[in-house]
Amino acid sequence: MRTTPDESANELLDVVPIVMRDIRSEMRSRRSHDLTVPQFRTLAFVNRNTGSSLLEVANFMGLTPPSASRLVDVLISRGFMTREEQATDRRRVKLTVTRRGLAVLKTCREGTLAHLSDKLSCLAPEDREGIVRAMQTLRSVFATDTHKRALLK
Amino acid sequence: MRTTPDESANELLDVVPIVMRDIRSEMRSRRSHDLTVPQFRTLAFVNRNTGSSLLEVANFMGLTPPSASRLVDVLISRGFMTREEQATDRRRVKLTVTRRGLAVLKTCREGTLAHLSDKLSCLAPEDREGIVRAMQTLRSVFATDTHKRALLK
DNA sequence: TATTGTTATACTCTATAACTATA
DNA sequence: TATAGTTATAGAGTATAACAATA
Repeated sequence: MRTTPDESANELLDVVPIVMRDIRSEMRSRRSHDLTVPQFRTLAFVNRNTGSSLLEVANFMGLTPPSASRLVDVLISRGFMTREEQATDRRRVKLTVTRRGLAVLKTCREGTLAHLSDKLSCLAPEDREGIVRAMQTLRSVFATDTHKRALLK
Repeated sequence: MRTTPDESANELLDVVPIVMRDIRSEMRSRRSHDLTVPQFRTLAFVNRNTGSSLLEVANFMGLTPPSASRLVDVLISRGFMTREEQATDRRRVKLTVTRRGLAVLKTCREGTLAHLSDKLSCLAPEDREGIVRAMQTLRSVFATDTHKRALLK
């Protein structure tokens, strides 16, 4: 198999949206507590980085600050997150996942993983291994938040 | 490496949204003519399946009929697609990509592929090959439109 | 009556522009 | 003046419910 960058790009463009749609519709289903994908990812990020600022969220999510602000608004209105001022710099915001938010995050992640696992369970172990390796490769190319907190401050 | 279904599911859930965001923001950029991902996929599907009905689009896209109808509205309003009645069954709609739609589709695809190719060009050939194989595996698990037209009629 | 599709309505995502508050 | 964040505004994606037209 001769694999040019263009050929692999083509496969990515074809398949990634298909998998993404599956993830989205599983998350929006009641089973997983009805989080959108952006809500889920934001919640997960803030949970891993308690006290993070709005710009850190925006940067991780690849969003403009207003978009991130709206996303956070929704999560707060649903009781999944809180927003406070940072003591050292009152312009900055300090985001925290609530206990309820953590519970929803957990349910959503578990539900989605169970769904995906089920779909992948019919594959040969070496195929799953190939998927894991490919994802790791893709993360190294596309991830925006490697050492993010170190870079931001 | 022991790769359980859950482990591969976890990687998918982590990485797919990251790649997806990259694709989306490239498409929304002016370089690629500002198509959304759903618009791009719909245009590509109708281009491959000239004269397809609304329900075929909805099915391929994984959308409800009203959502697909809206999506098509936007594409028509931008002059990228036309909607006619089918002669044999006047309830059915016959969708066709216009010349202009085809040009935009081509520009968008090429721009996005060039962008992705560039990102993937730093990888070792065997890593790209791993990506291609993983995408093919994932397509076999997640694709909804295999033999779709045969199934629908 | 069943099928194909649209309209009405409501939310969310996302962007740009303009603004406020703090440093 | 520069930075962090929000508000205003607008277009698009998506769903459910209700409807119209055709078979």
